[in-house]
Amino acid sequence: MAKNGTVSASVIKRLPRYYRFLGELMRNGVDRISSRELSEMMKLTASQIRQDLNNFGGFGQQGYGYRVRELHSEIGHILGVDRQFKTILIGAGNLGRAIATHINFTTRGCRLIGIFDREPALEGKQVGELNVISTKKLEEFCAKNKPQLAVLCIPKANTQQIADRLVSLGIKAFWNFSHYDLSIDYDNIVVENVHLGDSLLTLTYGANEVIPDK
Amino acid sequence: MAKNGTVSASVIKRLPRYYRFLGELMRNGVDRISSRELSEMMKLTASQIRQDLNNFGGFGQQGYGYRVRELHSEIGHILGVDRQFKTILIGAGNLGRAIATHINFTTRGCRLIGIFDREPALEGKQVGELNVISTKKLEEFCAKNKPQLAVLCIPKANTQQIADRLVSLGIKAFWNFSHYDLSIDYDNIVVENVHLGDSLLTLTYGANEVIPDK
DNA sequence: TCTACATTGTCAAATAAATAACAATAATAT
DNA sequence: ATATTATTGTTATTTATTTGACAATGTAGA
Repeated sequence: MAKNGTVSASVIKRLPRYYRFLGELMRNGVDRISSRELSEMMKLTASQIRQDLNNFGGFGQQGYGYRVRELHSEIGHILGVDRQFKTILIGAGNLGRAIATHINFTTRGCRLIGIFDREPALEGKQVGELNVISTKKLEEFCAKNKPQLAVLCIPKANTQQIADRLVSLGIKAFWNFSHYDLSIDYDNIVVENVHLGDSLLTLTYGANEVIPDK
Repeated sequence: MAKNGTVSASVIKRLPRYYRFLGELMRNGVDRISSRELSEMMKLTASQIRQDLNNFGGFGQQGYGYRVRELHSEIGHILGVDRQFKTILIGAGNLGRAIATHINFTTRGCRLIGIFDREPALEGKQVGELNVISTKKLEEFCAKNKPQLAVLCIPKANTQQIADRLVSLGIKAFWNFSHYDLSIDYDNIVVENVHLGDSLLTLTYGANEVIPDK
């Protein structure tokens, strides 16, 4: 779909936000929008919006703007929301259970089909609409259900090991919440590291700047 | 501490990661490290590391490298980990409870001193070492305890309203997990938006690239 | 139908970020 | 002591990203 083949990461990181704002506009019954209007809502420049979108094709019309519904759908397609990747979650602790129940996977191109934990006490426990399965059964489960994406909510010590095991079981994409920089040396595997601790520290830096030390 | 006064956001975003790697080295008993060695561990260039650090001062020694313990401590100080900002969390749902129990606030310059929810059924319920308080008591609590930082784990519809209210109660920094782009029009207030949904969509984009559509 | 206007897509310019290069300098070995 | 090596801090260069400008083009009103 992209004109040349590679679109810079800076652009990709902005796509979900465009998608979100367009969805909101759609729900509010807005039919069309210009790059200028959208730029004011999103607090960025109209030029950037037009240039970002034109990485993927000319979705607008001169003198008119963009059709909200159409643009939303195009960006959704670019992001892959219609793929419904089969997804498993490893680690049913506090964070894992919260992610499983709090995130709407379906609207983001993913379908959560299994939750795993190595702790026997958690086995069978219900989390959302699923029941926790022992990590011992990962091989069996993956052979049967062929999940493609894994969410990691496990302690850092186990992360690389579990990730390597999951790669061998066919997982191609990782959403990693563990306190560890997952690096995958295989090709064609993608990783999105979410470092909540780093995010908090960034805020602490900001707070340290604006709040005078007494 | 910064040489001129403003350090670019790109640099700031990398500081927590430096801090994390240096902490790990320290715990492993490593005394000194060169920018080249660190760059290999962190998968970035030695040049970038030196340039990043020199925004804040010359922490290294020519022909020797950096003293791990000293550099860790310097970066920690820059980030503000020794400030211990008083922090409250709003929204004791799945995500709020997970954040409260899963994140080590103390090691990141924050001290969680209150958890709030508007739902009467949750009032008094224990989360970690704290008990949930009704949001009706926010004014009283803030007047007494003077929190400076707030974590928002609430539905998007309420976010702007609660944030405005908290600003009027003296909150200076927000860690926002709600599905809403919090924008604060007051000066000297900092916001760190964590959009887990956007993060997942970014991964979906990556997965869509590497996993062939059947 | 014609005219005035709005707005895109794209090219050019400006700004920001990352990388490379290297002189200065301290550590270490001889 | 002296020479050699390692490594920083910093300046220069390159690359990437953002912003600005404007011709091309379609819309909408008279």
